[in-house]
Amino acid sequence: MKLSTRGRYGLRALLDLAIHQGEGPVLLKHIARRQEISLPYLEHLITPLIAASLVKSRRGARGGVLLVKPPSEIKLSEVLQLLEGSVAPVECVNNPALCDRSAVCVTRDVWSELKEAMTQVLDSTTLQDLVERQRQKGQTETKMYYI
Amino acid sequence: MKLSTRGRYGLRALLDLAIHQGEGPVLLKHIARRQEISLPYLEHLITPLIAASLVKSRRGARGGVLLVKPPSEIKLSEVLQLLEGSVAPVECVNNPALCDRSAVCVTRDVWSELKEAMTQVLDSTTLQDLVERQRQKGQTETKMYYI
DNA sequence: TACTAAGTTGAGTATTTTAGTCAACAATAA
DNA sequence: TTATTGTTGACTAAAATACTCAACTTAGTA
Repeated sequence: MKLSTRGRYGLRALLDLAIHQGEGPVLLKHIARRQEISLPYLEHLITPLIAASLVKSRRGARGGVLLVKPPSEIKLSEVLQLLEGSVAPVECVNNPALCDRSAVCVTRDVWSELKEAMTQVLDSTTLQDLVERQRQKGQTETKMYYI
Repeated sequence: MKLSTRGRYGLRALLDLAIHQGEGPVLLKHIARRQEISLPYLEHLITPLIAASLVKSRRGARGGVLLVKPPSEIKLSEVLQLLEGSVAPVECVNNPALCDRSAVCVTRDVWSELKEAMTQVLDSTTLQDLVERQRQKGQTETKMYYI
């Protein structure tokens, strides 16, 4: 039941972007450095977010990446779906046809409840919430990253 | 964020055991057949449950495995902990020292909330709950397995 | 028009995890 | 004492993960 680095790094990268985007396009290189993620790998992580129009990119000089929507309209459920796929602990929760037992399987019901519980958390938190929490929490630390 | 077969098969096996244990020790072979799990693999799955004294085993003729406690005293959180380890989506939730960022990392707070949400579901459901749901749900199907 | 600073894409790969199998062994009841 | 059952550990094939590398495209800038 562990998250892969895709979800972990990806959300950190997006939060970093949200924090810094007042200054215009943000360089992947800078996100990579601040978040300690290798640049080539970050490029791959950002791809599905661009494909889903959550982020847009500008190439060339003074380029970088930008959020398409304000952070307050970006739910974590959306982000995690793009980066990790469904949070369902087992695929049969999303697609009962995958297993003959689905109709009578009570363990499947448990996995379904787990998914619901997680979805509720992720649906009710936006990137903006994280930005605010970050500001409250790590004032000095965040300042340092700005320099 | 997927559960491995350890958690999925293991819980199914334990539920099967709970359903059938009125008849005395249950053969791993039978659980394996009913739940469509290979016997050698099931043997490995049952090991941590025996080590934790959730299940006891008897060798030799008329042997098999038995639950040590009544199903109503076995919380799913306990079972999953043994089979899969912590449900925390990231290890730093359990052990902040693993990452320098823990103190100021707000994504970590999110993972922590996810863990809480899951734990609440798993703490409030017992094996007995599953047995009852199974009885209600799949009367005919369960009967067939008895034959 | 170069030139350079970005992001894009796809191929390739080392490492780790998963999901098992196999075989020798140990205990116990008949 | 023998058949039955669980125990243990070594081993392995396959898949997923977490990257790296390199060639390419696009868009500003001199």
